[in-house]
Amino acid sequence: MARVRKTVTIRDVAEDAGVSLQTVSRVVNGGPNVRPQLRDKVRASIDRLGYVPSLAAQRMSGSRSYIILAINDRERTLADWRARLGTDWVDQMLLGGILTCSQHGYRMMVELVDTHSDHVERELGAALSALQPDGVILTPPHSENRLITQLLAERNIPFARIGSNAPGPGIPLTMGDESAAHLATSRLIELGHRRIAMIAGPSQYSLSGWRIDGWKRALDEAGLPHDGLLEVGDFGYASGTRAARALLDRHADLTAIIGSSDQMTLAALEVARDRGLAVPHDLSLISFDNTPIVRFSQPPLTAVDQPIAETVSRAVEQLIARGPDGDDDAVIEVPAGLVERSSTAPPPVEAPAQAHAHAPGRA
Amino acid sequence: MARVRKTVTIRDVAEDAGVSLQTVSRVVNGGPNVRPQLRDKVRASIDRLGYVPSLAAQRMSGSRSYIILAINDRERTLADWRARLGTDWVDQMLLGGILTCSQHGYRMMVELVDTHSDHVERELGAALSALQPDGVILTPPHSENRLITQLLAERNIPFARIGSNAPGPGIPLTMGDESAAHLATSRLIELGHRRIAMIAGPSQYSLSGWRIDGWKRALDEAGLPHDGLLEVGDFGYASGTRAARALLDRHADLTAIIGSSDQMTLAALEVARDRGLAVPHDLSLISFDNTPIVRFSQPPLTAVDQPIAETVSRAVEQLIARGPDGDDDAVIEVPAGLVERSSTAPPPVEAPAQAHAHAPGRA
DNA sequence: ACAAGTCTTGAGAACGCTCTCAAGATGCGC
DNA sequence: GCGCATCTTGAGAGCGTTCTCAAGACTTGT
Repeated sequence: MARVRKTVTIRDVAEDAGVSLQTVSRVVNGGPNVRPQLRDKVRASIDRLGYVPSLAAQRMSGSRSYIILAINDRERTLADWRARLGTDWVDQMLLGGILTCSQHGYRMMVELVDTHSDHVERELGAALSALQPDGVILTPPHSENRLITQLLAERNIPFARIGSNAPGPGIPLTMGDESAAHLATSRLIELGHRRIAMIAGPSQYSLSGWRIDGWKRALDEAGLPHDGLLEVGDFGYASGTRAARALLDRHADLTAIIGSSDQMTLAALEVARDRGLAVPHDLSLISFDNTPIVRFSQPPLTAVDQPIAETVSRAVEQLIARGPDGDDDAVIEVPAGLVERSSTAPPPVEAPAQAHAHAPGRA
Repeated sequence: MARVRKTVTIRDVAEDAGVSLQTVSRVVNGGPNVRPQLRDKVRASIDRLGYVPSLAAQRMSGSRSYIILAINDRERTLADWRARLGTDWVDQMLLGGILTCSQHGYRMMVELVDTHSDHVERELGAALSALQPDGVILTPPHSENRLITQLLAERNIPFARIGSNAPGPGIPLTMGDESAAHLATSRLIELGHRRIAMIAGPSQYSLSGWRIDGWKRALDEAGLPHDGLLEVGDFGYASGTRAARALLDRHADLTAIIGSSDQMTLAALEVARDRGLAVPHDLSLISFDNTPIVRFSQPPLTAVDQPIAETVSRAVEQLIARGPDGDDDAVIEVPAGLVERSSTAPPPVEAPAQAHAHAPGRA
């Protein structure tokens, strides 16, 4: 029925140009020893016939696969995922990776793996065997998952560990969490805050610790206390609500909170609103991540801008450039910036007689 | 140096189980005629060795590629893309596609193509040759791009056209834009609104027209006017600002606006705030898309929930199920719902003497 | 002008899989 | 128990590419 369009193969080009397969292959791959005249002739044939090498065949004969694999959690339903959209790393990472891969003639594939169970090894192993990617990108918390990193190292597949600075196989990349937290805290101190709390992420993420470190360092440098000013969440909204309430209950004099994720900080914003605290006049808020949602909250949140897309982009470039070797384990740091929006201001003046510039919000 | 782990091939399994390659292949692919006893033996070997067929090799020998390709605009920088995150279709589509592909043993790849110029043909052609995908997913406005659909039809590659209901090659899927707009408008009428404006999307998107149709139909059914109540934007924030201002300038008695994208509606929200109009008490707003950002605006927006992820999911399933044939061109409609949040309310009572329930917002 | 190189080109095998086709094993009807 | 049909198994070719290696063409130095 349908006219089956025969794919143009290297053989067609060879015949058309009157040369051998090998010569065409050399031209395509920029091989070194081809007479210019012949090369042009072959190129003309390639253009005329619209030849493009088949990735599958290339892979078969031992060349690269031109595939970079990004590992992600499975066990999320569509609804789950929709709920996390715009909130999560996934999309930013995808876009950074896809764009950069595309620019280098690579493709990015996302592999969903059940990272929690010990199926990891089997599932990931299967994906690696099937796809034979030229590189793998790991994001937290997978970057520090032994099972995963060992499997990759064993198979001799180059991989990037984002959000990990431990020595060992794989290219470590970080986003300057410690300095970012230090910067955010310092900014609040500069504004006059003296009670600055933090809602941290879960401890199995190294970056949670780094952020706490930066916060503490800034506090210490200014001679400010941090006892009882730390709460731990799981990056999700509900945990942020819980943490913010606990902090506010405990410290009546709290004037600023740094949240370790946009979700948690947004939750803190909600808690503040519920308690009649105006942000930023009564309470300043700084968030971590700077995903799109914080631009549209009321007020828009000041946030540490985690350069996720850029970091993934760097990771891809590293993987492509290094190829199969790569014992260089210098940590690559893509620094985070602070985007000041409207959730930060000087703290309210302490004397109760002194009225605020405006009404304290709804009761 | 590094112990190069030899990949487990079908040959290894064959030797291990003491059978021929062909038998292993049959077991792997669920071939029909294998003695149960032998099959179990082969399966045991497969498990023991951890054999997984190489996709590249499978593809080479004429089988499927197990790849679904999603076409997207190139010509976006990382910054561009970050700005659109959480706002755009891309991520929702990606996630729906990736998840569904994964469930069926397929993979989704995103191909960035310069869809505007006439490079399309060359770029897309190259991608198709290189990847040889089993199916392609087109989103608006590519779904209606002749150059693209023709190329795909010519090559005999199954493809889905999301947001298109025109006859022709490819599986058409829509998201009930007409009824969704009708529903949204009816809801506003029900609340008592009589002046309901729409900020539509650009006309090269069929769905823009469908939404206008639904809006008009609801208005007509209620005997309400629509003259001068339509503005056209480009889905972007700036165009929403322009459109909202124009509408508000023109009609002092306007009490509701339907925006054809979250960005545009958020812009309208901002314009309302600037003019001292409280949402929803002075002005009701309904948005289209329901991307994550509208949950966190103040107030959260009532929105038509475009089931993008679900639609892409359906598209993937169709492509996988149909395989190479597919002359069934019945339009598949995944209906959109309306998520009511806090940007809709009855219109203010017309008599100027009647005070609102609260202050009219900042000047 | 001749030997010893370097460039250029091509022939053939190999990659891991599935397809086609033929041969052997097994079942059925009488 | 024999002939035929059906099941089961395997051998070999082929998919489109790159790799290895060898042969021929062209330099260069003397």
